[in-house]
Amino acid sequence: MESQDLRKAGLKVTLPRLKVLEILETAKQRHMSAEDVYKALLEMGEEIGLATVYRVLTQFEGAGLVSRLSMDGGHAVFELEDGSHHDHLLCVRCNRIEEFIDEVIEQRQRTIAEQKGFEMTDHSLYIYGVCRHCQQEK
Amino acid sequence: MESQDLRKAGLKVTLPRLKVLEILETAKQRHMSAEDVYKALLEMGEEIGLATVYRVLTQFEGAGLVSRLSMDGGHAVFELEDGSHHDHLLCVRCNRIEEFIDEVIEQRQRTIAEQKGFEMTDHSLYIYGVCRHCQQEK
DNA sequence: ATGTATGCAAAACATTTGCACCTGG
DNA sequence: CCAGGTGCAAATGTTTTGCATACAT
Repeated sequence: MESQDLRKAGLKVTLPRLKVLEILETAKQRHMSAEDVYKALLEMGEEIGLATVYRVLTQFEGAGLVSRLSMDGGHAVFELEDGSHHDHLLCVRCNRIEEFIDEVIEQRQRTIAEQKGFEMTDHSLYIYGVCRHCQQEK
Repeated sequence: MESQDLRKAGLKVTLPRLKVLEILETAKQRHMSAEDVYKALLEMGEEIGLATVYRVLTQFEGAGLVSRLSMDGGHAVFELEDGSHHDHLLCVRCNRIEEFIDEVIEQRQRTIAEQKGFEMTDHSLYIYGVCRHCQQEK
């Protein structure tokens, strides 16, 4: 019963919000742009405006229900927040996104921030490359 | 004689390109957006269009003369390429940008890419935080 | 001369916002 | 009922592009 999640986040349980959540939970791809979510809603027969999708995703981010990844090229994709911090590997050919966790890197980052006198609030790490699958097709 | 750099890069030596290069080399701030460069040119009395600044910076990036950092919010800043790979620390208060090099992280990234079957082509790491300077002012 | 570069204005893009209307609690 | 949510269209901010003109070699 996901309405609970919304209520807990201080958000009214509205149809657009429930539907966006549903898309994120059931989509084949874990990482979706606002546009992706919007298209999925249309395919599902829901009449929800793109502006609303943006607003809802931004609210979800604020509520900690999803996290936003800023891809370069200035567009963002969202993923359901599952509590575990992780970083991303991106295939430059097929745009596949994989996730990884590495405690050594996490620790080094904290050390570096400290050395530089920074109070670390966040960090983002993307590794770009050609994934296994794409390496095979020439 | 920076005209050499341009020629080597296969770019004609034109006034806009020389001036942009000059700005990048003499500016107080190492990291500049296209808009920053454009404003600096105006202050210098040069009549160069913003579109040209974008084109020139993109060509410089292709030629390996500068590198582009994608800040979130979908805008980019450029820095002169000095050959040394480094990552960045960003102050979320004053937008100051500091650089660091960490061989441990570099190595871990290679290992992770390999484990995941990726042929790594690049990576980007940003640590966000509050810099020493900003921590003092409450 | 001639293939590139440039300037300008318009287009493109992802995202945000103003506002009148609708809706959940 | 009423604060908050939504849809639409228009605005935004950054970057790109089309095209006629100007320039480097």
